[in-house]
Amino acid sequence: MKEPNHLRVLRDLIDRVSRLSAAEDWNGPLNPSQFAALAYLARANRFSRAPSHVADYLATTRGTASQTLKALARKDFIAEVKSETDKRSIRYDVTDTGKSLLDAPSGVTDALESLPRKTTDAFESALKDLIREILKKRGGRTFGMCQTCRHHQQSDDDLFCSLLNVPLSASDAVEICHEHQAA
Amino acid sequence: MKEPNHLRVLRDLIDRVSRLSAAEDWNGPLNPSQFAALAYLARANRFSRAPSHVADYLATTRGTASQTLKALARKDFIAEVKSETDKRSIRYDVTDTGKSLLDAPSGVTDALESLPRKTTDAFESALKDLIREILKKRGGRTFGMCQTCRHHQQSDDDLFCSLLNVPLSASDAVEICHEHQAA
DNA sequence: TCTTTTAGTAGCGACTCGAAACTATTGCAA
DNA sequence: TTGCAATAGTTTCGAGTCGCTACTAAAAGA
Repeated sequence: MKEPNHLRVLRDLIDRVSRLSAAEDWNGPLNPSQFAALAYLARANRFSRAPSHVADYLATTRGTASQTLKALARKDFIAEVKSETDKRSIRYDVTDTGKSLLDAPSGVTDALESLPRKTTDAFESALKDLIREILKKRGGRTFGMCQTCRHHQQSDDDLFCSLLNVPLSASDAVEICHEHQAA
Repeated sequence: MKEPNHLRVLRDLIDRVSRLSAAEDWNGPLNPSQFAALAYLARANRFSRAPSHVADYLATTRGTASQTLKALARKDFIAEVKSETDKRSIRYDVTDTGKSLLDAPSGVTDALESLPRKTTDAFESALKDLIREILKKRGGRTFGMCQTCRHHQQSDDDLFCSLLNVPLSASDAVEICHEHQAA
């Protein structure tokens, strides 16, 4: 008997937080799924904003992600951009209207704000550790920033991705990338 | 401009963990909602296992909770117990079959297991802090254990709840109570 | 006693989600 | 080069969740 109690309680707490969060007033016209997709797109770099990437990040299917993104596009919170190199693929950019939704405080961020910085820092690092472990076990992608990626190269002031063979802007490099692999 | 970035990232991480968790193989025949309800019932004392308590804990409505519980009862993971004192109310007890489902390891507990105890402890305390803040803002109940409740009284070896005016067993006192109020 | 409140349920509609089928495009290989 | 397989995205369908409203029964209060 391995004393699973502590871990079970922890799992329940995680679940409860997400339920409380979902029960909060939604951010205006968005439901939790749409909000999560929008928040991801806002933090993802230009190589990582296709439906399949969203599906991968949110641990859902391409079909479901497609529906969610279409709904967001219909409301003009994101804009569809067709790829020129690969005519199958599509990228979604967050519009200014979409960005403004993300700025609005939510019940969760309000609550987080009243916690000491020490707690939120520990919280963040624990969450990242847990996510890494889960992804390791299910073989998912890590979705990190270029800075910590093994394909990231820097010479002088020029940034470069050796996997996609493209130069990166400074803003590219601090966004989430689908191809990320820890160094 | 208050630097909301840190908190937004944190909110996204919380959301992502719960999505990854929901995408894991469900625990056998249960979907996430049913599993959450079952897990709550297993940790709640006998005064806190009614549909309305479940609804309150999971931040949903009585109607939705009622459906979820009926589904669990249909599969014999919980058993309905009618109250004798109040003929309107019902209590659900977790059956042995139900308990065995909770013992099965999940993707999340597996991942948690490979984290150091220090991390999981910090995690747990951060989650509790956050939940307390959210509940404070929305005026919800805290659902704590009798040990930390202002209505809990102890004389010699006898435990007593001064709100419900009933004696408590040792196991009652370490379970979650709907009436909990911090001392 | 009459009214109000509370506990639980049922039915409805909106919506999410996953699975599977489908189209279009690309890549690979004989 | 031609043909097959893999990939990107979408669509459709069915199961299920969820909130809302209306409802019944029981309890509480005036």
